[in-house]
Amino acid sequence: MRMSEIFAPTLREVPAEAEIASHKLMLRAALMRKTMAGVYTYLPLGWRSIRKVEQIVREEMDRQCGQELFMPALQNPEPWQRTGRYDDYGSEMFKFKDRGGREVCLGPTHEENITTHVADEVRSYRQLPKLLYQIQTKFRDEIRPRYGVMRGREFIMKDLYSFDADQKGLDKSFERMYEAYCRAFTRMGLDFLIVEADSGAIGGKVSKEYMAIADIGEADIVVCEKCSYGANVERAEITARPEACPCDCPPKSKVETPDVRTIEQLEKYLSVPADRMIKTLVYLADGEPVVALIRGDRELNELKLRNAVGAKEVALADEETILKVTGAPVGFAGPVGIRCAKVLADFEIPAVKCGVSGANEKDVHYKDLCYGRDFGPFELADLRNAVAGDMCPECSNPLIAKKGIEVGHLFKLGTKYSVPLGCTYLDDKGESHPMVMGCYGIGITRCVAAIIEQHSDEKGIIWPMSVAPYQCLVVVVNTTDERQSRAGEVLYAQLKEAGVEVVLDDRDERPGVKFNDADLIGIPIRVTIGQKGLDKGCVELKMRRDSQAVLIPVEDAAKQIRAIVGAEIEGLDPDKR
RNA sequence: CGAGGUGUAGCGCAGUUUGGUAGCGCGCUUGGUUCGGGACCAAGAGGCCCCGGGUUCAAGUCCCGGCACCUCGACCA
Repeated sequence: MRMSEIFAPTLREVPAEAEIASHKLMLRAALMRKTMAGVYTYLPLGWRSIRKVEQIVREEMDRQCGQELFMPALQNPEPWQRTGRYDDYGSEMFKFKDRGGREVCLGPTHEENITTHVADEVRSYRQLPKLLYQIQTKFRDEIRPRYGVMRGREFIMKDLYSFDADQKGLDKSFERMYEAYCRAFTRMGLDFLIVEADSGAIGGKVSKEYMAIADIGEADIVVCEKCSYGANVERAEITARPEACPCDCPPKSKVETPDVRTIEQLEKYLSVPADRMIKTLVYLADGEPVVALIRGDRELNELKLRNAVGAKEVALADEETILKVTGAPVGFAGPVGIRCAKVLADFEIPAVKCGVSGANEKDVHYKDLCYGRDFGPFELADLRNAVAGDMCPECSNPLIAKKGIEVGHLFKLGTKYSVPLGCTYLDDKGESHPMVMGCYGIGITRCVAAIIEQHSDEKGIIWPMSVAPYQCLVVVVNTTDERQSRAGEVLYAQLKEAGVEVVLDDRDERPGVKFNDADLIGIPIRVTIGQKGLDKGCVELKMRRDSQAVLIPVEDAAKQIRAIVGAEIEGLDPDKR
């Protein structure tokens, strides 16, 4: 490809809409353009990288005996209704009517579709396991699309579904995907961690997330540096059970706190640190009020609360409910004399010494509260998000906090879909059983953004060789110079002949323009052909990630470049490292 | 959906307070001079000022109503 011909409109200035590095660079380096909020057109350079990421994923799926197929984006709502997800997925699913007035929807994921087919076609344990996957466009009507392709409403995903006869089979399929994902992300050049996760709307029990480490990541995770434990903060189990306060505090007393409602205000007003406060939160769990007590400096985890009370949905209660339960306006709730059938306290609450909380009375708080003496006992549970410093549940080492971009997710689904959709098989005794399923996703377009987050500098992208849109860029410094121009054409032809993916910058532009575009687009190998080098019979070779160039003889250039490309790709290959 | 903000040339923005000929920088076109890190000179092209109503002699600017986009909160690959 020639730069004079390619459709790659790079931008000098940063588009106002972009916030994070990958979004800015994907626009500036002409990888994509926005069509609507969360919807993008991929331009030739961007599409080439996306296809390379896809291909790596495809190869790793195939290696684990995955079979590629292709499902429709346009879906029949009927199986969704049977699994109950037509409502559960809610407004995140694009739904509309066809001309005949029939409801149709766009697939945000494909468990229903694939399970329906497997149910129809697979009958015997002899046909299991089956690992079926596709790389396809997904649609999710996100509440707030953000960060370019990081959270889009239309995006490309690889989704694989495993069908096994039993739990043991599922465990094996899961292991295969675990391996495949490690290999795929390594080959793309991603620095990632594997963490325990919650399975959310997809369902199932065991779930692991692959997190590309990045400061702009939307997921908070905690990891152990001693063992390999890592978890999403909402999932991380907190094992510490601090000793109860010995109750040698002075008797509880009321203090006037006019208009002091928040933890921060209270900290200032009473000069009491937040870890001595008892935050009292009123929730509605499937419509029923529930009170949760956690330490003032902690974050309540709604997921843990939901699991602890066994509810399908929990949400902060409205003011009216709060008034009914506490007898006071918002901001003065406390555990003493609370009028609620269900009260849960975090495991840390009994240990709070001389606690402070609302008195269920406007403008009044209690101080010197002790669990057991002044309130409770209540049901104790793990209700808060993990933070740095919490103990590792595996090895009791203190955890550290990181941020990650979720690029992949593995789920053990069990029979959540096979039962309602009648996806069963006959075992060797002729007995019928539901298949045991797993599902495994990789956000392809999100991977591209994550790669750029991890591989870029102020000037632009620094593509890993395996996913770069092209492998080598030949820059002719001055195209009006016949000698340079000819040398460029010759090397360009030789590189193509050698099987290197090459771009020739043959534009009649100032050298600075070409070098800046080269840095922005980030092709890993840059060869500069200019007077300085040619006078010595050489061209300059510079890796995008390095600051220094080296001179190599013109006649060796193609061979050497070919070798570098091979070595770079091998360097990312888990088999070869 | 709640809170805040922005819509003016391909991109980045000024102009809106106080209504009166549509502006700047970059990019683009043509000619010339240049050519190792975003050149210079000259001449150009390019606007439903987000949309719809209203007020006014006159609206980018004021009023009403929409829409789109961005940022902050709950969801997710």
